[in-house]
Amino acid sequence: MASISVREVAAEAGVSVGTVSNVLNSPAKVSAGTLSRVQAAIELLGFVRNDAARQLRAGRSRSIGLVVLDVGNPFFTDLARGAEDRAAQAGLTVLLGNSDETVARQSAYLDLFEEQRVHGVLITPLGETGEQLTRLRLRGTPTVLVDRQIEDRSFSSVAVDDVFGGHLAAGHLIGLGRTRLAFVGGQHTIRQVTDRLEGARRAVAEHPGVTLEVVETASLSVLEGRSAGEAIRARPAHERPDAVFAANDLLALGVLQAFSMLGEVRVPQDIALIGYDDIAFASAAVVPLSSIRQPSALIGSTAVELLLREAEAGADFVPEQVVFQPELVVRASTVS
Amino acid sequence: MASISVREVAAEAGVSVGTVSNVLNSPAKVSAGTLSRVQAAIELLGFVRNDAARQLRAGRSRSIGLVVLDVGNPFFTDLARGAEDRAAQAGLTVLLGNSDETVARQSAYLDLFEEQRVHGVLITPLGETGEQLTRLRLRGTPTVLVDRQIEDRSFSSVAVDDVFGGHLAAGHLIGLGRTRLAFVGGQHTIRQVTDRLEGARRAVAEHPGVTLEVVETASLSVLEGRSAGEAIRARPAHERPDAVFAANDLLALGVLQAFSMLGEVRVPQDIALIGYDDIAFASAAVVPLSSIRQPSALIGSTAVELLLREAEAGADFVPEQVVFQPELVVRASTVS
DNA sequence: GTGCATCATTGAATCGATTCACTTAGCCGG
DNA sequence: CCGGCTAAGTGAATCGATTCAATGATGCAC
Repeated sequence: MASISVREVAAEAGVSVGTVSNVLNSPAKVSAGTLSRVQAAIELLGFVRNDAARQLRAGRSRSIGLVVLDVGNPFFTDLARGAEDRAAQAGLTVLLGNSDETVARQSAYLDLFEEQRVHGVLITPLGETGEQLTRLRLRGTPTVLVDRQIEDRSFSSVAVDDVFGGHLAAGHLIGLGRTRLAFVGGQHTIRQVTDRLEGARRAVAEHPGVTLEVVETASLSVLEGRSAGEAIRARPAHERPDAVFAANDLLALGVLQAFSMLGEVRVPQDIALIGYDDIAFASAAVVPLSSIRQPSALIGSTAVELLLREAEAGADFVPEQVVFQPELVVRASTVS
Repeated sequence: MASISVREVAAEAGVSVGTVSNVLNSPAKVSAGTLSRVQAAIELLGFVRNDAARQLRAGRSRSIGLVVLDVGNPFFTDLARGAEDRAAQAGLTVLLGNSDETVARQSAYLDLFEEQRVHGVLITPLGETGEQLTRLRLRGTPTVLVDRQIEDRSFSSVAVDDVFGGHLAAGHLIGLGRTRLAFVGGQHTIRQVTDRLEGARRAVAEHPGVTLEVVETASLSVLEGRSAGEAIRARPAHERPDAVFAANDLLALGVLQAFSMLGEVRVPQDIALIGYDDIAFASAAVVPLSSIRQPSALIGSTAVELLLREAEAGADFVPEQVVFQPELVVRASTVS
């Protein structure tokens, strides 16, 4: 089955390849008769444009690369959807990559995207990846950091004030009269985690007599949350914290599963619990989960917006930082 | 910023472009000295392979297209992950497309993938899309149907026996002594929905005196489930069903939210509830949800497996149908 | 009828990596 | 010392869509 190119279409329609190309890209330049003859030929032969050839000529692909920490987390799929919708308006596609909270995978995706000559890269960066990202941008790929406040102002970024969010969560727990807080979360290479913890630390510091312990987890998944919850449940009752702030909702749901499984720990009576992200499943949990809400889809669409602006501006572009404020959502897991 | 191609690298290293290509693709053919000289030049100039040029020459891309009904549904992200892992082993990437239960979007993704000359397409098809898929395959793109049993045996497919699953769910409810069943689900263009309903119908038919009503929804989301649940709750108590089978877990969680919000309907005492897919959040629900489990990741990896086989076999390939059996997972939403 | 502008169309050159028929160098056995 | 062999490297041709300077055709004004 010989593949069909513009050449075959041109021959069939009795025109030149240039005209076929015009039919595809600027039909206005072509006379009505020729247009329909060429379209008929395309239909007849089943011609399908070869995107590789197109991109080669154009020098850039019509896609945006998006690297997130975990596609299993609804927060990121919501964010991705926001990005997709905005990208679609500009005629662009979003390629979704999952770093799985792993530097190696993140790096592999960045390499892949660069080989594809993507229009730009949106990334929820892990650790201090500054170097690779800087190189990427130097070579001409616009790059926007997502869900991450960055000290280095040379990148555009869209973020939520996670320190504020952490403060909000811990402040809420303290306001309820809780004094022995635990923060469940992990991988201090993930900035979101350390910022949320930092916010909690500040809230605790403002209230003498309130303590904060940290329960480390290996990742931000339901399973890890369950382990952490089980570890807490296994302690004698008086050594348990009276409030838990989980670094995200997946962890919080895991903790909740561990607590409610044997009915030994009651939420919120024995331990109040709050998560972060306010994913759709949080409100449907065993005990509806209090959480810190972030505008996930808006973050995604804004990131694309900044990316397009950077791509347009070219050399003389000025990075922009957009910061959203999170809000507290109170449900049954903290107040009875 | 002039872009760096193999030509520049070749000049810098003092070799021919052919040799640079060999360094990239079959280093064994190149002597040690030349190898390191070329690698140094690549490093120095910051050369990055242009994937478009590569693909153009190769005629195929190194990606697989995957079109799912809803990326927001954890079942599909699990499936996608299974596919990605298997694809990575073969050096392929997975491009994830979200049809959003819409024929137009599905069609757009298929066109896009065909223009990209993907290695193959995995799809959870909507409606009777036979024609477009047949054309796609005729033009040489291997295609595997996912999560869909197909009567037409000309396609390879990986599926779960949804009729059996539906029977399992309804049978379970009937076995508990429930007699007024309701099926919540919608868009009869989605085969999974009609199959699950068909299974439920059969189970009901086997038990005289048991009735089954159908509550139509516009999609398979938590929000739609909530509306359906509210509609049921709004009825006088004696006109409500005593058991609900939701077409998937998202719907079931929505129904559960509606039921438990005012505390008017108790699950499972007043109405037993069962979902489908057994997503991770099902076990963490207000009332842990009974469900029908499908091996999501395995479905994804198997689909890639079949795809690779089809790609390898070429013209004389024989389509294969793999069918997995779902299993019943009983939790508190059906038994107290 | 000539000059000029407009519109439609042409086709060779281009993007960059890969391929493959071909050259060159080095080595070995007889 | 020669024929035959392998290993290393070469560079023009190729993939297919797009672009753009050049050509042809048509109409209009004077």
